[in-house]
Amino acid sequence: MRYSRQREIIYNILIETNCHPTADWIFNKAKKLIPKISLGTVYRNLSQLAEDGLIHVIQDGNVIRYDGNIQDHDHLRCTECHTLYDVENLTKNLEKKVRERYQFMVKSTSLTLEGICSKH
Amino acid sequence: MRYSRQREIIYNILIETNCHPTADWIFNKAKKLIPKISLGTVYRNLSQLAEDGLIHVIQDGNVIRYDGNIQDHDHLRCTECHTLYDVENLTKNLEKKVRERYQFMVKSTSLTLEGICSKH
DNA sequence: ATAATAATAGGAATTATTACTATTAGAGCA
DNA sequence: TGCTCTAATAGTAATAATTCCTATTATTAT
Repeated sequence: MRYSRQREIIYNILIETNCHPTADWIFNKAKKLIPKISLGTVYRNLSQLAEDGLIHVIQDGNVIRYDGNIQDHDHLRCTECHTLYDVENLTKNLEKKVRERYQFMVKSTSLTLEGICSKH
Repeated sequence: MRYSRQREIIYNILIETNCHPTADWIFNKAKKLIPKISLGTVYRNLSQLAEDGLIHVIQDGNVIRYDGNIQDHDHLRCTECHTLYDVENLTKNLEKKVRERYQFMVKSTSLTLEGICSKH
């Protein structure tokens, strides 16, 4: 993977925000720095960065979001206000249990629990 | 919610299969029984059934699948063969922990862990 | 049977994502 | 510093998934 200014900017946008943006949000942000950047470039680079483990992909309902924080942590999604909260890694024991019981190697430790947050 | 033959057939298709079909798969299956059924009808009814808790919605990568089994259970998704395995409910302790620590009421107990299954 | 209206069929519109291709720009080397 | 190779890009078209719209149909209560 050869360096590109576009990829660097996409990556920086992602690690500098604590919201969990969609590809389109990142695209609009990137356009302010590279006005001619194309949406395909954003998608391609997000896929590459995710494949290399530099960022995470998270499911938010039926929306795909990206996360520049690759420290072990999980997410709580409030179905009322659609906020996505970062929480500590809740899955340490799960991984062990799943590995022993189902011979399944958990690769992605990031989980999203749906429910209702304290504000609702 | 008033009875409709379409909804009944969609629901029956879902509880009679143990694969975790997409809306389109259900649509094609339903067409054999109601040739003129429309895709919009399938989507509308799946949403209604899910809202009423009669079926579950599961995320499989960036694909949405439906599950007629509403007994507590979770899923393992193999990123190699894309099989979605049913496993026991792994989240009992998580729910309690999350409720106490974050004042978050977990509503959906169905989780999908990504990784590699014993065949790969 | 009739009336009221929820649900449908069919198709258009929208949204998210991927694919295609000519052009541009990193990176190694002369 | 300039040249060459080719990965990456811009711009656009294509595809896929889902939602929206509206005239018609079908269910339910009376």
